Amino acid sequence: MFKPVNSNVNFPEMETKILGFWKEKGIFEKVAESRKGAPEYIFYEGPPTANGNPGIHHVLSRTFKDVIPRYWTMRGFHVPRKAGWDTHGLPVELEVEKELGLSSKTEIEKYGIAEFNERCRKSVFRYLKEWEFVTERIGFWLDLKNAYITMDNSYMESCWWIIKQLWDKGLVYQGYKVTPHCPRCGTSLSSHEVALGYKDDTDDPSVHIKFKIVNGGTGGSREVKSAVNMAPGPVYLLAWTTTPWTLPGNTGLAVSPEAEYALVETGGEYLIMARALLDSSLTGEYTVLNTFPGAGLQGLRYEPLFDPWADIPGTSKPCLAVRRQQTADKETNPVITGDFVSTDDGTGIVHIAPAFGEIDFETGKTHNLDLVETLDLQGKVCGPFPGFDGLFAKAADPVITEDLRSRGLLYRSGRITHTYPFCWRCSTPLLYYAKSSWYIRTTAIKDRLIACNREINWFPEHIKQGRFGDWLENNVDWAFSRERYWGTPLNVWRCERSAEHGNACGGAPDYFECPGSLGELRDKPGFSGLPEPLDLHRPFIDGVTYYCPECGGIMRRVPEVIDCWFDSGAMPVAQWHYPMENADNFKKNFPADFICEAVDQTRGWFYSLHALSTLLFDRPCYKNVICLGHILDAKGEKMSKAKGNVIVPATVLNSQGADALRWYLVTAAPPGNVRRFSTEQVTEVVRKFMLTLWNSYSFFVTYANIDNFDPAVNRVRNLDVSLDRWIVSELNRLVVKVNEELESYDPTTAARRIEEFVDRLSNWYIRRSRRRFWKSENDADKMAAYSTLYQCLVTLIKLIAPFTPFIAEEIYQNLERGSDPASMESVHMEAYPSADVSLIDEQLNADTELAMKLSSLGRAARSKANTRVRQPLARALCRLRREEERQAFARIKEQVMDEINVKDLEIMNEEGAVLEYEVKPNLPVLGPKYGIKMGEITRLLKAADARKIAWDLRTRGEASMGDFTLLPQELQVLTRGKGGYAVAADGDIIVALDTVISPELAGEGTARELVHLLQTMRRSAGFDVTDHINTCYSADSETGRVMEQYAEYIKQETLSLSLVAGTAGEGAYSETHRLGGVEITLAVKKTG
RNA sequence: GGGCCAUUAGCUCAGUUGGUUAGAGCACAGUCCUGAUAAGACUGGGGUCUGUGGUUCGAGUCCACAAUGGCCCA
Repeated sequence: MFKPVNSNVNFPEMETKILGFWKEKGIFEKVAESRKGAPEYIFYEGPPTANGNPGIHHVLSRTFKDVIPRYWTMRGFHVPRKAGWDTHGLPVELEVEKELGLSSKTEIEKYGIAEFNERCRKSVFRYLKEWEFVTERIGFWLDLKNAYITMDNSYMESCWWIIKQLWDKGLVYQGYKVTPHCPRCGTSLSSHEVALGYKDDTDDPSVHIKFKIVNGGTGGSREVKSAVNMAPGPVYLLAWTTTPWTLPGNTGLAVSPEAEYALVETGGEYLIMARALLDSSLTGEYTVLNTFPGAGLQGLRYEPLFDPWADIPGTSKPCLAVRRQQTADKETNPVITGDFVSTDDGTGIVHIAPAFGEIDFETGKTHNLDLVETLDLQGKVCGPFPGFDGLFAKAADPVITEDLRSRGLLYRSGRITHTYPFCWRCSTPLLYYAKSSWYIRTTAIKDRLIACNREINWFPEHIKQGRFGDWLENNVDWAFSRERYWGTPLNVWRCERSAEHGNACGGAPDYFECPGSLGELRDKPGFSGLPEPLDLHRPFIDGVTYYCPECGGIMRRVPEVIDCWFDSGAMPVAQWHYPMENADNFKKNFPADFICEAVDQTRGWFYSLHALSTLLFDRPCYKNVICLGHILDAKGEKMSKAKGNVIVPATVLNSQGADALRWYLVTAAPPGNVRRFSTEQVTEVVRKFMLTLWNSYSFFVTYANIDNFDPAVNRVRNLDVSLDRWIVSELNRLVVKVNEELESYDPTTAARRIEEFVDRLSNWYIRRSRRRFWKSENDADKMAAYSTLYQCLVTLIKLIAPFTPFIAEEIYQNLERGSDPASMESVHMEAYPSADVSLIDEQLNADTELAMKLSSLGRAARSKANTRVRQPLARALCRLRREEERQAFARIKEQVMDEINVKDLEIMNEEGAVLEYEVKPNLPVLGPKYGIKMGEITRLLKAADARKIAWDLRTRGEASMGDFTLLPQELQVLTRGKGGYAVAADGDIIVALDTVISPELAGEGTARELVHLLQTMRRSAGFDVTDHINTCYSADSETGRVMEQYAEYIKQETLSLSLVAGTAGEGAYSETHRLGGVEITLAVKKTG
C-alpha cells in the first residue's frame, strides 16, 4: 500500500516537512558520504557578503548553483559544496560608518581603527541568519558549516602567499598613475569597481574657456603667428570642459594635428578653435579670418588661468604637488598635438591637467608638462586660490566659473547631462587623479589570460569572445591596493630609512620586502609587535616591525589593504589555507568544473579568479561557467529599495514554494537573458507543472491502492500495449535529451522538455489509459498500465530531482522508498536515469503524434458541426498524403476512433466532395532551378486551375503552365476542406465527419449523457470512487427506453447495483436535469 | 562615444542550415470534455516578427544603419 495522497496539496507545507526530514536524517551529509571516493566534480561557490538581505536574484543564481551539482552528484560524482563568505571591503566599512555617523577617514582614525574594524567584523554576519534561511529553504545544498571566510587569519595568510608569488615574479609594483578615486571613501577604485558605478544623466557644468595667447613666443607656424599678431585684439584659444575644478591644474592645451583650425572674429573677440565645431560652439555670428592645420598651433604659449605658485595669504600653500617638469625650457603652458583630440565634440582644443586624467597624465609625461595637484585626497581644493581653496571639487565648480567670468576668461557656460562614474557604494562622484598605488602587472600575462579563456566554456557563449574576451583584450594592470582599514593588509614592508635618508638603504630609493607567510614574518630578524590573540588585520599588523637586512633600519608595513575582489579571486587557494595546509584538498579541488554567477561578475569574480589562476598556475580556474542575466520587476524595471519594487524571496517561498520558484527561474527564460519577474508567473508554474505532476501521482496512488498494485511483484517487463510502449519510448527519449542538455549546461531546455513530457503523460497517456485502471478484474492489461505509469513516475521524479528537490523527494519516499526497502534513503542518493535506447521507438512516437493530430482535427470538426463528443457518430474520413502516414493509419485507427467517438474511420478516396485544391511551388526545389523566373512561376500558379494541375500531375506525371513544364516533386498540391462544416484540416491532413445521427446513435448518446450526469452526481453527493449505489429515475418514455436498453452499460459505469424507474427513497441524493428538451429526475443512494 | 545582449500576440517565451499558412502557454470570450486534475479539448479575437534600407527568386532568420530597453566599457 502506498500512503494515500491528498490531491489538495500545500507545497510550502510539504517542503517544510521534507526539510525536516533531510535535517533529521542528515541526508545532505549522507549524500556526500555516499559519493566518497567517487570521481570529483568541482563546484566553487562565489562568496556573497552577508551584510544585506538576500534577494530574488540571489535565489536565481543559487538555483542554478544547485541544479548542476545535484545533477552531477546523481551521475555518481562527488561534488563538494563548500560555502563561502565575502567579508572584507568598502561595503562593510560603509555600513559601519553610517552606524557610527562617521564621514571621513580622519574621523575613523580618531574613532580608532581597532574599534572600527571590530565593528566591521560584527556587521559582516548581520544577515547571516537570513542567508542561511533562504539557502536552506530553497533547497540549495551547501556546506555552511565548513564555509571559507575571507577575514579568517588562515584565509588572509593564503592571500599573502599569493602576493608573495607574484612579488617574486616581479609582477607587483608601486605606480604613480591616475586612478579613479573616491574622495569620500578616500581610496582608489579598481577599474572593475568603477564599472559598477556609472550613472547616465549626470548633470554637470559645461564651460568654454578662453586661454589668452602670449605674443612673441617661440612656437607656432609662421602663418599662425602672423595671423595672431595681425589680429586687432588679443587672441584666445577656446577650450571646453565639464570639470571646471580641474582648470587650476591646467598646464597645457592639446589640438589635433590633422584637423583644420580657424581664427574667427565674433562679438569683437578673436578666437581659435576647430573649424568643424564653430557652429556648435559659438553663440553668435562669426567671421572666419584664417584657417590652418592643427599642427601649426603646436608650440604656441598661453597665459595660465591661475598661478599655483603664488603666495597668497590665507590660502593653502603650496598645492599638494607642484612639479615643474621643464628644466631647459622655462616657458610653460604650451599648445601640443595629440591623436586623442577629437573634433566630434567640444572645440577641438582639449585642456590638459596632468594630475586629473589618464590621458592628461600620459600626455604630461610625454610633453614634459608641469604637474599641478590642486586636490587633497578628500577631494578638497588645496592651493593659493582665494574663494575656493578648501571647497570640495564639485562645489568649487561654480566659484571657479564665476571667477573666470569676472576676469573675462569665460566664453560660455551651461549645463550638460552625460555619463559619469560614481563610487559604487557611496555614490560620491569619482575624481581621477594621479597618486601612488600598488599594481599587479596583469598586462604581462595578457596573452595567457586570453589563451586560457579559450579553454573555458561560457554559457551563454557570446560572453567568451564578447564581454569577457573584450575585457581581457583591453586588460590594464590591476590596481589592487586600497587605502582603507577593513581588508586583508598588504604584506609589504618598507625600510623606514629609505624615505628618510634618500638613498641610504641598499642604494635603492625604496627598499621593500614581501613576506609570504606569518612564519616567514616571524623569522625576520628583530621581529616584534604582534599581539595575541592573533589577528592579522589592521591596526595590529601595523605594529609589526623587524630589522632591514640591508641597513638594519626598521621595516614597517605599508599602510594599504588589498582589494576585496582579490580576496574572492583567491578562494581556490585560500579556502584551503594552501599551501600552509591541505595541499591535497587544494589539488583535488582545482580547477573548478563549474561556477555560476550573474553577468556583473565578468569584471568581478569571474575576472579575479581567472587572473589569479593564470598568474599563479598559468591555467584557467574554471571549465564551465553559467553567466546569468539580471532580474527586473514585472514592468521591466530594475528592482531597488528606492522604487519599492523588490520582491522578497520569503513571500514567494511561503505562498508558492521553493520548487515552483526554482522551476520558474530555470524554465521561464534563457539563463543569460534579462528576465522580468512576477509572482503570477510562479503561480502559473504551480498550476501548469507542479499540479499536473502531483495529480498524476495522486491518481496513480489512488488506484494502485484500490487494486493493491505492488511494483515489486507486478512489474511488467514486456509491454504489448502500444500506448504503454509509446509512453516508455517517450520517457527514454526524454532521458536521453535531458542528459544531453544538462551535460551541456542547459538546464532550461532540459526542464522545458520535462514539462512537455509531464503534459503528455497526464493528458494523453493517463487520460487514454483511465478505463484500464477502472476495470474490475486484475488482468494483465491493468497491471501493465500500473507498471508503466509507475515506471514513468519514478523515472520522472529522478529526472526532476535536481530541479525541484522537494516534490521529487516527497514522491520518491512514497512510491519507491515506500515499496522497496532496498531503495535509497533519499531520491538524491539515487543514480540519475540513463536511457534504454532500445525502448525508443521513433515510429511509434510518430504514430502517436499523428493520432493526436487526427483527434485534434476530429474534435475541431465536431466543434464546427456543433456536435458534442459524447454523441457517437457513424463515420469519419481522413485524408493522409504521405505514405508513412497512410501506413501508420492502421496502427492508430482504434485510438482515434475512441478519441473522437466515431464508429468507423476510413481513409478517404474520393476527395472531390469535401475538398478543394491549391497548388503551390515547392520552393526549395524550384528556387535553385529557376532563380529569377520564380516570380513569374508563382504568378502563373496562382492564376492556374489547381484541380486541373493536380489531375495532370497525377495522370501525366507533369503539368505545363506558360513556358514551363513542372514535375510533381516541384509542386505541392494542397487540399483543404471545402466550406463544409464538418471538415477540419491542417496542411495535408484532413478529417471529415459524417454528422448524420441515426436514432440508434442518438440513444447511445443519451446513455452516455446519463452516465455523465450520474457520475457528476456521485461526486456531488460525496461518494467515494469505489462506493456502490442504487439508482432511481423518473423520465419520459423515450429516455426510459434508453435507460432500459443501456441498463447494463449504465450500471457498470456508475457502479449501480440497481437502476429502476420510480421516485427516490429516504436519504437519496437527487437532481433534476434537462436532457434533449425533456426533464428527468435522477437519484443515487449509497448501498449498505 | 564604443562593445555585448534583447526586441516575435495584452503577458512569458519557441522558431532548427534563409523556403510555402510565424507557433506554444497564460489572459479574454464562447462551446465542449471530465469518476485524478486548480487540469484538458476546440473555436474566436489578438502579429506591418521594433523600424529603415540592402543581399536573394524568396528574409522573423543573413548584412548595414537606426530606435527602445538592459548590461558593460570610455
